[in-house]
Amino acid sequence: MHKLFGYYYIMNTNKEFLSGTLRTIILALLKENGRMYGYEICQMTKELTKGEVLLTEGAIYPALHKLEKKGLIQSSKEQVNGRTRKYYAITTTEASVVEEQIAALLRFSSHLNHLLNPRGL
Amino acid sequence: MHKLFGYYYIMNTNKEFLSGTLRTIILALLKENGRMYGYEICQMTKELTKGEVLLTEGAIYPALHKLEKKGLIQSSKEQVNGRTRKYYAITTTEASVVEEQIAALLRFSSHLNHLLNPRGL
DNA sequence: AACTTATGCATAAGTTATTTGGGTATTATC
DNA sequence: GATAATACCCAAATAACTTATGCATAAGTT
Repeated sequence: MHKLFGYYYIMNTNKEFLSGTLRTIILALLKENGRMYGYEICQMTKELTKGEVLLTEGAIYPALHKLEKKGLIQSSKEQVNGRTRKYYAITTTEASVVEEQIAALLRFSSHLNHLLNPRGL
Repeated sequence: MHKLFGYYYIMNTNKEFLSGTLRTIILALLKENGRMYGYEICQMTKELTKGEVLLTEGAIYPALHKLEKKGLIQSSKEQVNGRTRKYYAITTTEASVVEEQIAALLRFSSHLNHLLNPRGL
């Protein structure tokens, strides 16, 4: 039956796992820190994971654009030290949506732990 | 600068997060249970996660085929109650590869928790 | 001065893992 | 006899990435 219904390389140590979680990581960092720009999100993720989770620029910027298009975050450009920074923050009216999204990924992560490590070693 | 470097439908509550983790979940379940068939993996995942992580058949079977092609698992067909079951088990010589894969996803999951929930609430 | 590294944004082609929607077949339940 | 459950499979379309670019400024090095 069926349906019922020279360059630098920014390599990702956890490449294949990151898929699908990137946007929620962005939202969580923005929620925690209030206001961040793309490059900063990459750096902070790298630091917080001791270099084990590395976001690529080719992934982060399109992801930010998509989140903004969806209305979950809002951007504002700023000149800092002669360079342009595009800061993002969570749209206040969407805060609850964002929180639910983060909570859902935490639940998923919990299930993952249970599936991978059933005896909780 | 730059990079250096009438059928049923099995819907997934955690759709977007599952991406990239499916194959490792399969390996973990096989490691834990020794020998399983595709449908069984779907059911067990559903039970272990209280219906919150639901694998689709369209995803699980191609994933199993891919893992077998890679040599990480091996299959054997059996007739049970007039129906064909295709059992899979981890290739003994690849057990260490599988374990490292599982360990890597557990590390990633740990980083995820830290990123999403920095204060460990 | 010239070069490299770091900071910062962006886009596009190609790859890959999914979803979505089919298809087939047997057994059990109503 | 219809529906639900068990069991496998495939293919088109989509989505999320990687990889590879491009542009621009500032700071540090040689």
